[in-house]
Amino acid sequence: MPNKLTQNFYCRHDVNLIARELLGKIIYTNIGGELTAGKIIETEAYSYSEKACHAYSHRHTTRTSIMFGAGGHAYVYLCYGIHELFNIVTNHQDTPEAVLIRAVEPVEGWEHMRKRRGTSDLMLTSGPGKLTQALGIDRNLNGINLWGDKIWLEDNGNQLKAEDVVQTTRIGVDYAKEDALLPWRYYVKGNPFVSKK
DNA sequence: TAGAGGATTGAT
DNA sequence: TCAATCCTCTAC
Repeated sequence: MPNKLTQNFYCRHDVNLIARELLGKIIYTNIGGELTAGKIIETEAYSYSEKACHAYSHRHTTRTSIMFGAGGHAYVYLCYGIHELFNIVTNHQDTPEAVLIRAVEPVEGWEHMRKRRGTSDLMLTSGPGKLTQALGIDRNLNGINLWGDKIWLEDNGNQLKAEDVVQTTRIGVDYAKEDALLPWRYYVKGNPFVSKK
């Protein structure tokens, strides 16, 4: 039986553990009456403790305020003026951490995804900006909880083997200097939807 | 209030 | 390799 993740899953302290455990989970969106779903196959962890994070050193701004709330909410922001990126806030209130969803594998609603992406390319969800477009996620959903009926996650019960998970450095965070070397990116080995550098 | 730059993507 | 594109943050 599908098992919707509850807020407890997201409110734990170890953002890297959550980023690792999110691999294999299914994201569902029901937006505009269109149901779509994708299996998470690539994530990155971000924490107030390192410079790549928008909320580094508890930097509290209008944009980062959602990260200061409790875990289990969506943090959606505009990147490069073009792409909406989807993060899952983790940990407890006033401890700003989040997991960036970088890639999913389509599970349901393939036609809706293709229509939203406006392409016949099969690689509809192989990057953080692509998957939000395919799943219909945009900044209107910033702050929404992840246990409602618009966006939610399910555990399909399949366990990912340790040897199928790759841990490596994050992409596009050179501005973070030495913190760019942290191995806080996780992906499913051999999955064709893993984003490329 | 101006200026710089970005957790990306796709075309050249 | 490079442009697109606009919002956020910082400094003045």
